Amino acid sequence: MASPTENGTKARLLQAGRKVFAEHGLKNATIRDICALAGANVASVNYHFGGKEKLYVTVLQDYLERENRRHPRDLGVTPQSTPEERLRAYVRSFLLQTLGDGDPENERLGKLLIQEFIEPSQHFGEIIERHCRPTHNMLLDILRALLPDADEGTIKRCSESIVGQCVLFDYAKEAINRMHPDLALKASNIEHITDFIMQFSLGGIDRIRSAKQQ
Amino acid sequence: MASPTENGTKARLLQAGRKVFAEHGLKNATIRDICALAGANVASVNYHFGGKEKLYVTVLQDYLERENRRHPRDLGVTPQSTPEERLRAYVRSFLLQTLGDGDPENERLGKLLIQEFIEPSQHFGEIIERHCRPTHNMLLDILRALLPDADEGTIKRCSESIVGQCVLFDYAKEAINRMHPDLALKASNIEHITDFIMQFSLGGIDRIRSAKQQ
DNA sequence: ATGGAACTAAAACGGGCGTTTTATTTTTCG
DNA sequence: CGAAAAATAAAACGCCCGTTTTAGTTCCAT
Repeated sequence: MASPTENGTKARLLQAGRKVFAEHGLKNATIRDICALAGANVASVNYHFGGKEKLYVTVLQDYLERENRRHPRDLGVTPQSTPEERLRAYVRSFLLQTLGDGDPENERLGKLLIQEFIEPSQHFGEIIERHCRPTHNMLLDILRALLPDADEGTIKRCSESIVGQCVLFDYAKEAINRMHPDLALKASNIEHITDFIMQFSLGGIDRIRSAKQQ
Repeated sequence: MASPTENGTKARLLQAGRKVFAEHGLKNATIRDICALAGANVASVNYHFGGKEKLYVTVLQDYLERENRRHPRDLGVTPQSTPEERLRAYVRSFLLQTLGDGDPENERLGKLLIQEFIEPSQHFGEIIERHCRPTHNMLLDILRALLPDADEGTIKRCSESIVGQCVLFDYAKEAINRMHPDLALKASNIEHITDFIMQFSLGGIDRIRSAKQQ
């Protein structure tokens, strides 16, 4: 009977959906492409998932959960670690999730999330609350430890600066590849990039701290 | 006969194209919508522009040129200004272009550019070379002045950190609005945000400089 | 073995799309 | 003016899409 997530049509559809949605986005992907890739009938998506959009949101949520399991923001640290260590784990996790696992199928799946950010669907709210908000709160906690005397506005601004640096490698991946291919995020330089963002950010945070205190 | 860019069907189509493409993107926008908004026949886009995609790229290029004319990266500074002043003008221009001019029609037009970044069309290369590359080179020049002894790799990494901070307000506009609406980019706080990014970045650059020199 | 449920397959539906064709009106200019 | 050119309008074409329908198959408990 095979476990529900093994080789059945539904599992193959989900896998094909991952690939095709990642490649073409929600609107441009076609059920016919997905079914062809899955070796299934065009009606199967409706039968197993209830429609194209339902498959889409399933794929997206599944991707986010996997990614967070693979590269949690607090990998290798505890609440007792220094704020610097926790920040480094956070940045590193961000970049690792952006980089993907080398499988080109998953590599492009991040686009689905970007698409939601640019043109939110009706599921954006749930994604924010279930994924982004808790994750971002971890960063705010770290920054509160780094800037114990700062007001919340400053904390949030710092978090924006850090997230911005991380997110660029996802957002501008194609542009960086064309303009400065040596600067792109790769498995071989992810530690280097993490180090750089850490130095830059800690320098920025120090500057903010002294400006506030003076 | 009216100047070519006054009130003719072609001009109205371009204006309607701006609005509809901005609202729905290349694929989702329909020429029927565009023509209805322009008060023109469905065939008029093909007649005047040669097809939907041609109209799209016309709209996009036109938008970029306007935006760069309205908020050039070196507004109010000269090559003789201090690097800090030039960097501030650069960051401010970035944010002003992201913010738009208050006209909701133009405000959402930036999405077209973001879409190109996420899912490049065949015109992406031209956009990069004609718009992004020259603009980015200005930033690299500024950073070379700020870090005269740094290697090119460091210069580029710094530019990524700065661009990342600016781009976040475009990329994550919807998410920020939901999670921390007080932090969103608005006309009322654009100077404050510019100041913050400047301080954070100058702190980061200083840290990078001393790390390299030591 | 058999009846029913789960699943798969094939085909057609209904609608929206970009584009083309054809016809009509408006403009231009000798 | 009057004919050629430019511009608009109306209609139809042809394609692709998500979904539904209908029919057939497989599976499993009884």
